[in-house]
Amino acid sequence: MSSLRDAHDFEQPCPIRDVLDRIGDQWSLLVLSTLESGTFRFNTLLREIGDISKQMLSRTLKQLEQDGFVTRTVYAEVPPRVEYTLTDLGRSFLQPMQHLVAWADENHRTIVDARAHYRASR
Amino acid sequence: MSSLRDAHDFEQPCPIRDVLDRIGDQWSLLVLSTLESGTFRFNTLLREIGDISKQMLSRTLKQLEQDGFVTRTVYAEVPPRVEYTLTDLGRSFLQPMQHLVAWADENHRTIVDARAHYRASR
DNA sequence: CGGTATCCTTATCGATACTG
DNA sequence: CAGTATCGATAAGGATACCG
Repeated sequence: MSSLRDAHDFEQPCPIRDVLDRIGDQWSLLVLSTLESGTFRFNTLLREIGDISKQMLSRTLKQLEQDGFVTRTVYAEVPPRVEYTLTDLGRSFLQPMQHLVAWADENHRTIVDARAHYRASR
Repeated sequence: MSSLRDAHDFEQPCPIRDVLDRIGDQWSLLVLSTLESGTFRFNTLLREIGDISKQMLSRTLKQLEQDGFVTRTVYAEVPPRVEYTLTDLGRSFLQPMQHLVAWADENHRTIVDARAHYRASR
């Protein structure tokens, strides 16, 4: 296993950078966590998330599909039905993310306080 | 502890979003992991990381300082000496990140393969 | 229904010159 | 030495009209 520091390698594709690109964007993580509770159609997902535009949902799902986090299934019906669900990879990815969420919950106050203190000391 | 999904709350500052903003950018995580091995001066950090501009290093360090991940110490000397080091918060943050790095290492091949497969199926 | 294309705005990144 | 200011390039995000 490489450390965070070792991951800084310019000569070849970097695992942690690929992962960060996927969670660093605005919507990927939210889409993944929404899909955690089951299979969704496009417009259902749109309503479920609420404040995402169909443009961004479309882009995000396509990326997640490309990287193997999400499966897209098209049913040959009229009107068309398309369903999205997590792959094993997508599901397994949410495990390490739980650690991060837990950390964020535990330490958010410290961060907020640090910001307030910083501003106060200007 | 809130789930990823619960963290999607538009009405108030979101812990996980604050954290993602910090790791989603280009340099924060790399700076933090570099500082893991000790205390560094500005220009040393610049050389150590190698491909970061002083502009970006400056901005990144300031953000990390604001959020309480990093301590900035100025020594009243000529020429000036400024040292950066991790706070307890900064150090503790790297713990959950190790899970993510481990996951990235284990699953990077699957992601790369998924991308290749996706492109092949166009 | 499930998208894509278009266009626009904003945020991020980066090089470089300059400063205390 | 340790930055900040300025400027330009590029990418990300978003509203909306259109399409199969």
